[in-house]
Amino acid sequence: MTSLAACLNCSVRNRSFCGTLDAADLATLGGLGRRQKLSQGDAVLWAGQDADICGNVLHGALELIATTSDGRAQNVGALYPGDFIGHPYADAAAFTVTAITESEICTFPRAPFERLLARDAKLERQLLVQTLATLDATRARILTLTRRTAAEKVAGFLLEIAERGETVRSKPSPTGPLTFDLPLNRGQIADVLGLTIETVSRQLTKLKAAGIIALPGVRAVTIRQEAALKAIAG
Amino acid sequence: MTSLAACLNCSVRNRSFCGTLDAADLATLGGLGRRQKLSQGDAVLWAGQDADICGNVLHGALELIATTSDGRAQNVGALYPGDFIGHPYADAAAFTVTAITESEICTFPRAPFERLLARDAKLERQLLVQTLATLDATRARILTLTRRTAAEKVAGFLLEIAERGETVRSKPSPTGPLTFDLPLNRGQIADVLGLTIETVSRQLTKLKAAGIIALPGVRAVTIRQEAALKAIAG
DNA sequence: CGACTGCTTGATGTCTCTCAAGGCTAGTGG
DNA sequence: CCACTAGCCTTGAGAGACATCAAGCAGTCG
Repeated sequence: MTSLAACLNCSVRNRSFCGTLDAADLATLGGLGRRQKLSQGDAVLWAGQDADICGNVLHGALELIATTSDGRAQNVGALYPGDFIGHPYADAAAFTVTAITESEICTFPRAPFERLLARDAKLERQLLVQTLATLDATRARILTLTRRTAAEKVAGFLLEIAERGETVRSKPSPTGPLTFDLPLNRGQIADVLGLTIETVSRQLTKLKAAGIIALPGVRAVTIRQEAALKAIAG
Repeated sequence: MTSLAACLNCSVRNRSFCGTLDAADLATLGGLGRRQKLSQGDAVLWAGQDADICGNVLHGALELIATTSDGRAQNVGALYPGDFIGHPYADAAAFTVTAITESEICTFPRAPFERLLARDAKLERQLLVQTLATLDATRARILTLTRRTAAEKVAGFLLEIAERGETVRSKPSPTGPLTFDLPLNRGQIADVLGLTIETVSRQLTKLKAAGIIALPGVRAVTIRQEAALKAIAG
């Protein structure tokens, strides 16, 4: 159970569909919510199984995984703080949802959440608005995945993580080199970008050799020439 | 202006978000709707410009086009009968929407449509349900585009068009060979599948050589071995 | 008939995957 | 403190799939 105070102070309040609710509505929703910590690898929903919860990502990152008929698993999207988890009005989840990193989420049991949506048009409206935005973002991702080379994908990925700024280690000056940790290992990056581990590794090595980035640790990245990286990302 | 009778007899009534409305609600919505025929290449919305209309595809096919920073255009999705066009609550359209084939759509001016959504919770609910379904389908498309070979893509595309059954020419018996016309030319197919024209052509030739399909005309396709085609599609 | 458009086919190149081996790092236990 | 192991990462060689470049073919329309 999440208290009203917890909702009001929620870190994703201004990014999530619950952000525009007034205190009364928020209290109702908060009454359903349950905060839950996830370790890396923990699953929240399973493709094909009953999608019994909905929720919000508070911090960390989760991924959507589709499984092909021949058993291969493939990442089809990532969920970051403020993103909505689950599928109201659907009996079965379309994708498996797993924590990529340690994460915290706020979940609602699906049935009462649907009843609340039915009663509260404003909430449903916000969820619609957010879903439409997610749809646009997903379509934009198709552009990235189909017509970009490995170099473009990796460069774009580094910029994306850098901009999110959740794992920044140092940024000596506004124009100075930015150092941060990658929240994903090579295999996970490969999965997100639709590449193989080896190709990701080679592209990073190439960027390092060109002096555009430095790799002070396995997970750490320093962007030395942001303009060059942006040029490669396209 | 669309009459209530026209709405009740609408070919996509059971597939679109307006399908569950009762006569009264349908009359209100119909009062806003305007049927519109499109020739191939006609645009309905332009990326970055004011998204002043919403609507439904009645028949034909439209495509969503994203434009990269360097000016290349890329298909990021297709819209078929029953699919929703546009983006309520957004000022600008994220993608350009263009007719791939001759099409007919039913459009609503965005502002009054939004007011109607706000008044009619049932309508908004249906739009949310449909948008969530589209989001799932779009994510599934990511799987297709990233981890499938050209052969899998083309085979899957043929099955998809065949199942839609809009351009069926003949189907002598439930198990007999199905012949239909492709609604898209080779270039458009290539764009949708993230391939080149040549690769699409080669894959079709290969399927024909294997006896799995026949190509009685440039646009016509006969599926001779559906099971084999499904096996290739995966 | 000639030009045009869309499709097919061939030759070649390149990017990324696959397979394989080895290196680095952290943690474990002697 | 030093082997030892396991997991992750890097690097190399080779293969395969698809793109690119380049003709050539088949309808169609003036």
